[in-house]
Amino acid sequence: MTTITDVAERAGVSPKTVSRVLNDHDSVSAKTRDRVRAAMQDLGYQPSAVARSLRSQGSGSVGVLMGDPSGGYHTRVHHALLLACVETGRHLSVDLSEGPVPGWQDRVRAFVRDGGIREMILLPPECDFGPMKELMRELDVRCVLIAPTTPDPYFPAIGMDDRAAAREVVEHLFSLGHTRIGHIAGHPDHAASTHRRNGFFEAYAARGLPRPSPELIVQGEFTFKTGIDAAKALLDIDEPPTAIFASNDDMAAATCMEVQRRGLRIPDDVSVVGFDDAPIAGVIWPALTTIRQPFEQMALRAMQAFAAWNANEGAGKTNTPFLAQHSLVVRESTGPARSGSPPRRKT
Amino acid sequence: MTTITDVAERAGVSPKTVSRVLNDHDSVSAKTRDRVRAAMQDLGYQPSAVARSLRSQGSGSVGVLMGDPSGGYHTRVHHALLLACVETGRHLSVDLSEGPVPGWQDRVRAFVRDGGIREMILLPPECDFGPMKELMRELDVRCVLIAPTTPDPYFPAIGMDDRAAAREVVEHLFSLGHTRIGHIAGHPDHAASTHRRNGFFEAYAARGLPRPSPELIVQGEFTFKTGIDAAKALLDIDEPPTAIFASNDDMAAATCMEVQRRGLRIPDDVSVVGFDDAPIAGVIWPALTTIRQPFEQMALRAMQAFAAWNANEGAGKTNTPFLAQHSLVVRESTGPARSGSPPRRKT
DNA sequence: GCCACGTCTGTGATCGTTGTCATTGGTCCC
DNA sequence: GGGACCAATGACAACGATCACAGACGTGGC
Repeated sequence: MTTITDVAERAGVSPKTVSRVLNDHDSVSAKTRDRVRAAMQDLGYQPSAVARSLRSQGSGSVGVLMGDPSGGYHTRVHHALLLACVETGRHLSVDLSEGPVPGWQDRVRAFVRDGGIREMILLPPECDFGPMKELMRELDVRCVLIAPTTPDPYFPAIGMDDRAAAREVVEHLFSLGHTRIGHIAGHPDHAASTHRRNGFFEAYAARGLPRPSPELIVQGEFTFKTGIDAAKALLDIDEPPTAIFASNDDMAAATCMEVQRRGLRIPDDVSVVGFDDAPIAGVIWPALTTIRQPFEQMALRAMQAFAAWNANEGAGKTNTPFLAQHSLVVRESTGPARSGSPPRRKT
Repeated sequence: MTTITDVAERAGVSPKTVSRVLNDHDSVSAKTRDRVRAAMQDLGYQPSAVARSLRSQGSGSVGVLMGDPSGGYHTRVHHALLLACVETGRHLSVDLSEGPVPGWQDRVRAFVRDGGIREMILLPPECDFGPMKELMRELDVRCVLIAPTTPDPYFPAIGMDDRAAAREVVEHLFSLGHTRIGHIAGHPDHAASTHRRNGFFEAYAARGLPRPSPELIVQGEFTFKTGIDAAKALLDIDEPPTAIFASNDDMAAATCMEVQRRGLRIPDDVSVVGFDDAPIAGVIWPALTTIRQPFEQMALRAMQAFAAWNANEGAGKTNTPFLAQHSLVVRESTGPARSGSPPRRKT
């Protein structure tokens, strides 16, 4: 393994000068700099991150606490973070977060200490867990919150505009001639559920239409199972909707299943829209129209927030979260509204 | 931050002695050991992993290369690895593997160097990628291969007995009275597909039954979409099977969807079995009977392999892979065979 | 010609831990 | 009683980088 000393010898300078070149420090003459660069090139030198961490506290790798990965959400954020880390030359350290079990603080402390973590991504639900954020401040770890329920005075937040996205979904359905639209709301504990439901209502208001009747709004919990139940409820009402907007893709997929189980066709009889663009969305039949969550952009933005933080201490944070740009992905599960309610064929 | 020197002063010994206590080294008198332990306790001392890595090359954290996470497989292994790491007091470092793109070697090198990685988990498909394994040997990184297609002479492998599991599935269906069983095979590039198909045949042979007719074996590719097509093919043959065994849960879920779309009931008309116990299995309706992959056990075993390796140099490897214990999870998608073929109701 | 000053570079200590070797003090045996 | 030997411990350097400070050199002003 070639060290900074090897490079120094080869370039005929002191290790310190090499270090200066490495860190783009002031006052190294152009000639020396080039000579050092050439030496590094020749030897294929790469600085040791470990030694660097020891001296300057902090390894330059980003931490993430991953909880239950059963919903696709975490997985996708994780993947986006990996991509962003590659792009910005960092590394990702992952630890398990099992919620506030006894001793969680020690585990997090060890994670931060051992990994040399000075930058951390907090996902839901950790990003809304007060004691966690306190601990992070105590450890002097910089955090970026992904999709928190409430903004934080100390840490910047990154999210998406759930309300606007939901509005777009409904607009899309309006434009296809749908007027009777059902909505399957998400888990009531998630702020996103509320935002999406509000966006649903806002779209009606924006067109000057009356607020849809309560029977068209059914509570779900983001799971496939609750999606089935919600879809049943919507299809069983007297005048069933011609389109159903589920608050996430799992529930939308469940809706498709229930709709087809009744012998109805998508999108001819009922249009279905999801939210998230989860893997399942592109893979079921028919492929789901849905909102693509801008995970890549969010992850990249998080890295930028860290970089900005480093550039000018503490200037990275604003109280208004950064909203990444979503997009409506129109696939095969939405189509023109049929005239009249879909046929009812109970099972 | 309390250092080893602080502890040494407090205990009235030299840092080196504290180090000896830390590493359970020989020849420290019981009295001194206790005194040092007490001092560590009092000061809440935790050794610095970074300094340790610098001195002794290698951070004690385990690396994983994650590729495309769209199949649930990687996510679940990842989670299991996290759990196993918690249990064995390690940390997990993750990096993206994008296949053999230009420069992949440098990235892996950087990952290993910066993370102080001396132990690595290789998942499919990396675990069968020769150049990757060569690079690992060159970097002197110890690997454990998860579910490789072919064993490796240098690195131990951990997997599950796909063939036996498939046999158990078919036995289960036999015991419910099914004799005409369809099989949806997995992606032909995956060794697991072959093993599962062979297990399917073996179960017939074990009962002395004739090999099922070729029309009952349909090729899929592990995706939902191919599952739909395969299910269609099976349900469209003249005498449709009363049970369908899909090579993974996504295809099984797709099968359920197609079956129900045709107005047939599960398990009354058709039984469906999957493989993997993916999240979707417990969540769709009816819940899938499936094989639970023993991810937790595999991950734990991987850590044990590393530990054994450290204990006695090079003794950890055997050429026969360790097969973790799977289990058949019987849920609601399988039931007694109906007499005669299920009704055909085409769409 | 001398001193002050700015630019560039090197020396030595430092981060927290562990390996090498030397030291201490005691026990055993002849 | 003296040397051989062992167990227990400490002094010191090292891992690879960075930081504070000091030094070298050239330049300009008086």
